[in-house]
Amino acid sequence: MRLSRYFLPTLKDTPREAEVVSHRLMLRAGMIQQASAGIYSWLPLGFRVMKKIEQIVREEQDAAGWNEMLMPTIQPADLWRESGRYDDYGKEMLRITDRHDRDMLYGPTNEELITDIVRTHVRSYRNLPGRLYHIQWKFRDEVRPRFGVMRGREFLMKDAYSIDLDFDTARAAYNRQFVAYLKTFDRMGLKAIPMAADSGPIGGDMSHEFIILADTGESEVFCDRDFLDFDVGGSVPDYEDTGAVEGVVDYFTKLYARTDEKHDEATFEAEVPDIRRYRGRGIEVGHIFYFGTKYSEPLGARVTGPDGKEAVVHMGSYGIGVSRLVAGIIEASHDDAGIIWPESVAPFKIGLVNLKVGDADCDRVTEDLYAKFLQAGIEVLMDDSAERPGAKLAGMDLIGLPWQVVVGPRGVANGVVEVKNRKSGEREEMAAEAALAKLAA
RNA sequence: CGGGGUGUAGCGCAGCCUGGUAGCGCAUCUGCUUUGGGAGCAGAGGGCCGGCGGUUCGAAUCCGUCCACCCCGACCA
Repeated sequence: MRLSRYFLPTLKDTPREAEVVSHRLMLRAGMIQQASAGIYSWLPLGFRVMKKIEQIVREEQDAAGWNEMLMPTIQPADLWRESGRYDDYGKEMLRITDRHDRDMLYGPTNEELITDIVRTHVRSYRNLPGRLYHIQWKFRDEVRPRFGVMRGREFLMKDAYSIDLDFDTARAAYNRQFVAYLKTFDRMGLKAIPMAADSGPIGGDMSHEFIILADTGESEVFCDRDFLDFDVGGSVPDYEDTGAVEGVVDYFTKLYARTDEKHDEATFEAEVPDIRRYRGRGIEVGHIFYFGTKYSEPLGARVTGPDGKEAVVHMGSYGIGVSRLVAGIIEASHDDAGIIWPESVAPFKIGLVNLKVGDADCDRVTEDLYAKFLQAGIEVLMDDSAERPGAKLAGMDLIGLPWQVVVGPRGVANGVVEVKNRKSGEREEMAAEAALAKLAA
């Protein structure tokens, strides 16, 4: 992509309303624009990142055996009356009336809809287990939206649902999602710690929040320091091996890690040695839980079992805040100059900077590299603007692409370009061909 | 939902107390000079001073009211 043809309105100053670093950087890097409190337009750069995150989530859900689908944003109120949540949900739910004066709502979540689908089409245990997910916009009319897209009213969320005949298979589904989450966040370069969370009226130990540690986080968290440098790496087993999957879950849940609502100081001190006790704040990026028959019972989602008797299905739901992750990743990965994207979610892999547009040699070398990167299938953003060198370099640091290839008259005269790693700050001069070989690999 | 605060050019702000021709920096446009870390000089464009009502000869400024947004707390993916 040529910067001259790319809509990237970066700012030197920080808009006043932005308090936390991810919000500031997203505004400065031209990723989002606020439309209203907690509601944002996603500009091209921000949209690209969100799509990358969404795709990783999608791939891992598919790998874990879930089927992607899409449910609507606008839902009929009647379904929510059936589950009893229409009155319970309160003002957080955005209620709408259509032209026929029917009560509708902009969905804050999708349990009712999925349960409706299940009760319509799933009549026999032979149709189970059900493994469905979608990635869709939700709306919760938060009293006080804040921190940019971190706590918006409108947000993009992946929510998956499991439908099973009994508790054991439901637990297996839960475990698979648990492992899929470990892998998903790991691919984004995040350390997301699974923490025991409040499971609501169902009880039990089948509810975990995945938390990335950050001072700006909204949840107070307590965990064993051993979690701070755990490595998911090789611990993802074959999903079909139920025992191995359970083993991974056991491994990651045996150490103490709880959010404040489940935290128990006495247990914490008893189980975790003094020096390993970590107290801090975190951002919730995922939440999985088993809720049994909470919705299937009132909505009448039943199947005929192998014994010929009807049974109410067991369900679980598994959420990931996709739009929130964009901000979460920035909170976890930035410096004074700007964002530092992990390569897996970076909007472009390379920022190719022509320091002196109009200089025949610089133009030639830059254009040649640009064409070759494209040919190699590399995502590259070429700064072909007439800005000054300082402005270009500062702009590149701000938007945080993993690699910068800088073509300037000084280097070109010596037959070299500069390759800079955004994260380490390391710069290396090499021939253009060498840069191509290094980065197109 | 309680408490606090802010609305003036695209962005950041001054002016308001003490009413009298709407300003500064950045950005934008033109020209020249510059070209390896957010350039310099010269010029130009850009405003219903959040909305409505009031006081006054006269309101960005004083009064009332509504709206929007932000911050702190309580609540949430």
